[in-house]
Order: sequence, then structure tokens, then C-alpha cells
Amino acid sequence: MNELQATRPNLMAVLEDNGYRSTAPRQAIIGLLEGKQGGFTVEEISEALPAVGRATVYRTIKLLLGAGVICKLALANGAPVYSLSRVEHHHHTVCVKCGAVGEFRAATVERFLRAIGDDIQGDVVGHRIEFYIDCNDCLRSGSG
Amino acid sequence: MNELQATRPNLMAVLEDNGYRSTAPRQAIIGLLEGKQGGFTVEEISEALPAVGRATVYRTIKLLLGAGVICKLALANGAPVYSLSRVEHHHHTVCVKCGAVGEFRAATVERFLRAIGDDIQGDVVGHRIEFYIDCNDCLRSGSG
DNA sequence: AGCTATGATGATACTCCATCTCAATAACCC
DNA sequence: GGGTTATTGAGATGGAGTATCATCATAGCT
Repeated sequence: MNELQATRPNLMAVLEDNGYRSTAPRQAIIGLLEGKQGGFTVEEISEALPAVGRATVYRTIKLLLGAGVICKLALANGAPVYSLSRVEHHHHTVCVKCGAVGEFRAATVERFLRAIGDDIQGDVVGHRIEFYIDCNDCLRSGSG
Repeated sequence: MNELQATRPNLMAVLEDNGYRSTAPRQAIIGLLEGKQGGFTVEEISEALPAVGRATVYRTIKLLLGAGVICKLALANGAPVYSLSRVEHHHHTVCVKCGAVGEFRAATVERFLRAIGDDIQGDVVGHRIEFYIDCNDCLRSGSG
């Protein structure tokens, strides 16, 4: 069901390409992230890696954000979540129940963005599009 | 319940309709907001009304958010901004330079939303769409 | 391999936004 | 006016993220 299977870059290599050193804490964090499917939180990583300081977790995430290989988004309640980027330009779905983050890419989005430009006063330099959903897993299990 | 009104609703009346009391702090806050054109921040309100506690500003904004008469959004850097809702269902533009918030409504958006539903695994229950722009004012003045 | 300059780390303090606590106060209804 | 209950403000608290800084590890050089 995942058409977005792709080219997941080696994250450590990405950092090295940007001139950052390959250190044990960074490798530990990246190793964790590469095993993740959906979104993840700083809390989650920090608990899984008690030996790594919180500051370092934030710092590493910031580097990955800067490199464009992860995205920061928000749950419906505003809580921050991060997600690995699998494809270049994409958008996210966030389950309002379980917080699972999905990634999708639709040609429709691009067409839409071009069309909408005319309705806006000024130069569009960026956008944010997120969909809040009840994911299939929650729909199936939580039959309430 | 909510009749779609062409004119901007009386915000205090909205709160009273929801069972909240008409108090001096709320009137002061609302009076300020009703004079605003673009977006506003809590900081801004709180500074303009030193006699009103910050907690009350946040509380009142939360009530207005709940009543759907204002929206919360974010500048490009993530800083929170609020904006009065003028039309029922709309989206926002936020200038990345001056932070001005605009509101727009395009039929294209609705068509897009219907079309995109098919690309998403699950039931879409909400969305967030924001455009970051260089607004015309900034383009004109800051051209140098 | 050994050195070294520099980048990276972790503990902690701190900032920022926002919410909670709670005693005091004000609004609404009778 | 009186009583009930919502509301308020001050400050404590919480969560996310950053800054500081002494210590330590890395990558590159020899």
C-alpha cells in the first residue's frame, strides 16, 4: 500500500556531506529513526536513548531538518511530531487518534498549487498542507 | 445555531450565546480585536491591555477559537498568530517578512480538497493549509 | 600511531508560549 | 440585596526548545 517506498538516504552520510562529524550519539539517533515507519517525537527518542542528552537529540534533529531529510509537523492538538522524508516534495496525513504520520504525494497537489497562486496577493514562497485523518488502523480497531 | 453572517459577528454576543459572561476584561480584549485588520499576537494584546492578565487573554482567545470566530496559525518560524475569521471557511496567507496575515477563499481549494481525498488512506477529518508569501507591501517597500 | 584544532556532548539554566491553581472578585438570576 | 457560580489576576507549573560551558571525541595532519 505504500507507493512511497523509496530511496531512503543514508542519514549519517547526509550529515557528513554537510560537514558534520559522525559521532556515536548521532549514529544512535539516526539508527533509531531509520527503523521508524511513521512519525516520532523527541520524547520518544530521548527515552529510547537515555545515554544521549536531550540537547543533542534536539541538535541532531535540527541538523536533519536543515538537510531536508526530515519534516516537522504538528498533531491536531499542536504537539510536535517529526517524520522521515521519503520523497522529495510531499505532504502529510496525521491520524487524530493514534498520531500516526503518513506521507503522500499527489499530482493534484501540484496542480492545485499552481492554480491557487493567482488568488493570492503577493509572491508565494512556501506553503504548509496537512490532512488530519482517522487512519485505517484506527477505523478498523476502534470501532467506536 | 450559526447563521452565516455577511458582516463580522459581534464577538461578545457570540460568547454570550455560548453561555459565557460579559466581563470588562473580555470586552476590552474583544474591542481591541474588532479594530484589527490582519493578524494579532497575544503579546500585542497583553501589552495594549496591561490591566488584563495574560491568563485572561489566553482564556478569552481560547473561547473565541472554540466559537470558531478566530483562527490560530503560525508564522514561517512557527511563532503563533491569531486572526479574525471573516468568512466561514477560508485559508490564510502569512507574509514571511512582516507577518501580515491575509485571508482568502477560493473555490479551487474546495475542489482540490475533494479530489485529494481519494489519495489518502483513511477518513479525512480536517486539514491545514497555509501559504507563506512576500506580501505586496513588502515587495514594494523592501525592493532594494 | 600520535597530536591537535575544532566540532560535539551532556548537564543545567533559561526562554517562550501556554495552562493550571487558587483565593479574591464580579456577573447574573432570584 | 443576596447567593451561586463563573471569572479574574498573580504566580506556579509544564512542555518545547535553546544557550552556556567545561569536558571530550573526531578528523585530519604529520
